[in-house]
Amino acid sequence: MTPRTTPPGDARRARRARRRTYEQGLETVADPARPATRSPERRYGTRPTMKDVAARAGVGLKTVSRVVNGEAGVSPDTERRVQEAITALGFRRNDSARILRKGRTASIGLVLEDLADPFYAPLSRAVEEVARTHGALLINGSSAEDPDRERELVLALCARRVDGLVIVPASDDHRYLEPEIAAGVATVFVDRPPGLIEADMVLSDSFTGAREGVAHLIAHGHRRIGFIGDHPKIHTATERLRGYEAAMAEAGLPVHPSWLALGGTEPERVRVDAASMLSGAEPVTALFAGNNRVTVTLVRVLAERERPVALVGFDDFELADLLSPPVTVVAQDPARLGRSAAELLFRRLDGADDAPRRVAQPTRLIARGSGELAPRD
Amino acid sequence: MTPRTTPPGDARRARRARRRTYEQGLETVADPARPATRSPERRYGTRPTMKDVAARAGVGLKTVSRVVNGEAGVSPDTERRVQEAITALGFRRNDSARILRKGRTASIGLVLEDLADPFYAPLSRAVEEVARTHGALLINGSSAEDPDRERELVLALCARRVDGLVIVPASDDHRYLEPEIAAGVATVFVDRPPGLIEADMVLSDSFTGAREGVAHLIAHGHRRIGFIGDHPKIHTATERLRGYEAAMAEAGLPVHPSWLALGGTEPERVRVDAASMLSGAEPVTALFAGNNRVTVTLVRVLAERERPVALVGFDDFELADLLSPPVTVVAQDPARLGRSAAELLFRRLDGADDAPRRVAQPTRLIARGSGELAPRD
DNA sequence: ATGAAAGCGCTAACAA
DNA sequence: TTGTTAGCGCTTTCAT
Repeated sequence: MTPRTTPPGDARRARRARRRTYEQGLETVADPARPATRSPERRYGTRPTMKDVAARAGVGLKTVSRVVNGEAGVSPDTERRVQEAITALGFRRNDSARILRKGRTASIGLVLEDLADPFYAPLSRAVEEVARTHGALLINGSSAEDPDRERELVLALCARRVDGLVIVPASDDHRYLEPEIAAGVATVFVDRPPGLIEADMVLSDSFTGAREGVAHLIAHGHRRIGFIGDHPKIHTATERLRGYEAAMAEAGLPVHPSWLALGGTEPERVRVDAASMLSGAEPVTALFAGNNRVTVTLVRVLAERERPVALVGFDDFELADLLSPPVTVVAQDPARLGRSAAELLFRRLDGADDAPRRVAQPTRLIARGSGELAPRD
Repeated sequence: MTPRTTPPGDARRARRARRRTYEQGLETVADPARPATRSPERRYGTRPTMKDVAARAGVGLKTVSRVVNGEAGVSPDTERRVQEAITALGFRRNDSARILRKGRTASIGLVLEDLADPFYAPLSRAVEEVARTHGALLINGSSAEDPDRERELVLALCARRVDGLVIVPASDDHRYLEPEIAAGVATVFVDRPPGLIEADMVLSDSFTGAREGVAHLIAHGHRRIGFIGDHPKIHTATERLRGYEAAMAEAGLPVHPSWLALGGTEPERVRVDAASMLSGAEPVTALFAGNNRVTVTLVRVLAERERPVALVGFDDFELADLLSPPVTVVAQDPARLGRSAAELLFRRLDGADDAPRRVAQPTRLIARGSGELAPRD
C-alpha cells in the first residue's frame, strides 16, 4: 500500500508520444470512405515487455512468462525477483501477442439491434454474465437494424478472431458467415433465426404467444382487433402476425386488411396507423402490439382518448403494472434468451458438435387490466 | 451472388478440431480459482493466412498485404489474381496479428455498473456510437458495483491494449491505473469521479440538481422531506444528499436524521426506509429519490398508500409521464454523458494533452405532477 | 510494381 | 529449475 504518485509529466509525455490522429492508426470496421492506413508510429512501444522484465530481473524470458502465468517450476527466490521487476517496470502482459500465439481470444462478439433497447439490454447483460463465467470478454455492437452494418460488425469481429458470436440478426441472408463458421467461429442466433444458413438459434415462441394474446382479447368479447407490429422483414413481426391470424381464424372471425399495420417502430408511424384503425364507422375495439416499442406508443395514444380501447402488448416492460389501466402483456424473458444463447455458444466452444439446435422459449400471458377491458361499441 | 453452400461436414469438422474445454484455452479476467493454461491446441490454425493466399495467387506476401489493405502499387491484373485467391480460400485478415504489429487495437473499453440498467444502457450506446465513427470497437463489462470486479475488468482491458477506457467507477481508489495511464491508455471517468488520481471526467451536476428538486418540494409547501438515496460510497449519492441538505438549509428547515436513508437500491431496503419515514407522529410529506431505481420502487410504495405523498426523483425514466400522478424528476441525459465522455476520450487519442478536464452537465427539473402535490398533514 | 527479411511480444517445444 | 529457439500472421523496411 505505497501511496506512490506518478509524476504528472509521465502521462502527459506518453500522450504526446502518440501519433497525430486516431483514425490514421488502424481501422476495424471497414469504411470505404476513409483512406487506408499510413503513419506507423507505435502505441505501446514504450511499454515494458517480458524481455525487459527478464533483463531487469536477470533471468530468462521464459522464466518471466512462467511467473506471469503462474506456471510451476520457478524457485521462490527467482519468482520474487521477477515480481519485483514487474512491479518496478509496471509490466502488464500484452494479450495481443498472447492471443496471436495461442490462437484463441477468450472473447465473444454480440451483435444486436440496439444495446439501449430495454428488451435487448438485459439480453446483452445475460450474455456478458455467461461470458464472464467462462473467462471471456464481450465485444458488442448495435446494427441499428441495418443489414450492412450487421455484416460489417460481424466480419470485424471475425477478423478479431472472436471465439464465438451471438447475433440478433438484422439481415436475412447470412451466407456471408459460411466461411467463418467453417473456420470454426461458433455462432448462435438469438431472438430471430438466421437467413439461408443452418445454425443454432434461441427464439421465443412468438407465434403461440401472439395467438394466446389475441385469443385473450377475443375471450373478452372483442371482434374487431387491430394488429400493429414491427417491420415485416423482421421474423418475429411476421410470426406474431401469424399468431394473430390463427387466433382470429380459430374464433371464426374475419380480418379486415385495415386492421393490420406492420412497419417501423417510430412513434409517428404507430400513431398514424392506430388513429386510422380507431376511427371510421367500424373502429377496432382492441389493439395487439407487436413489440415493446409499439406498446409504449400505443399506451400513450390510448391515454389521450376518451373511449377505452383494450390493449395487449408483446414483451413485458417496466412499470406496465402501474399504468392505468395496467397493461396486459405477452411476456418474454430477454435475460433468459441471452443466457440460453450464450450457454449454447460455450457448449459449442467446449466441443459439442451435434446438429444445429433450435431452442424455443415459451412466452407468458400476464393479465393486468388493459387486455380485459370489454369492447365499447 | 453465388448461392454456394458449404458441405455440412465442414463446420462440424472444424468444431471437432477444437480443444476439449473452452476455459483451458486462455484466460482473460484473472481468476485465481482456475488453474493456469495447459493444452495448446490451436484454434484458427486451419484458417488461411496471407502466405497461403500469396502461394495460391503466385505472388509475394507483401502484395497480398497491399491488396487486402487497399494500398497502391499493385497492377490491376495482380490484384485480380489475389482477390480470386482470397475468395477461393475464404481468407480474412487476422487482426490479432495486425494489432500486435501496429501496436493499436482500434478498440476501447467501457466498464460500468450494469449494462442493463436503463440509465446506463443509453450511455453505453452513445459511447458505442462515437467509437464507431472513429472506427473503433467497444468492449464492455459490468462491474456490478464491485470494486474488485471493476479492477479486474479494467486490467483485463488494459492487457488487451485497448486504446482507451471509459469508466463508471465502482472503486474509490484508481491508483492501480497509474501505470496504465502513464503507458498511454487514455482514460475518461463518467458519472462519477476517479479516486485518488487525476483524470478526465464527465459528470452531471448532482448537487445542483438535487438542490433544485428539493427546493421545488419546499416551494410547494413541504417541510418534512425524506431523502432515500444510493449507497453513501457512491459519489453521486452523497452529492445529491448535499444538494438536499443545502436546499433545506437555504429554506431554514431542520433535517431530522430519520429523514435520511442511504443504502443499496434493492426494493426491500427502499421499502423499509420509506415505510419508516412515512409512519410515526410526524411523517414526511414528500420524498426525494436519489436515483431511478429508488424512484421506481417509491412509485410502487406510494401507489399502495391512500394518503398522497409528493415525490421527486433523480433521473428521468420511460413512462414517468404516464403514471398517476406523473412523476416529477430531475433529469440527466445519460446518452449525452456517454457521448461527451467518448468524445473527450477520442480527443485524447488524437493527441490532446492539456490538463485533465472535469466536464459538468446540467440537470433539468421536469415538473409533471408528483412533485407538485401539496402536503397533506 | 513487387518481394525478402526482420520483428511486434508472446508461448511451445526442447535443451541444459 | 531455467534458458534458448522458433514462430503465431501480420506490417515495415528496404531491396530489386
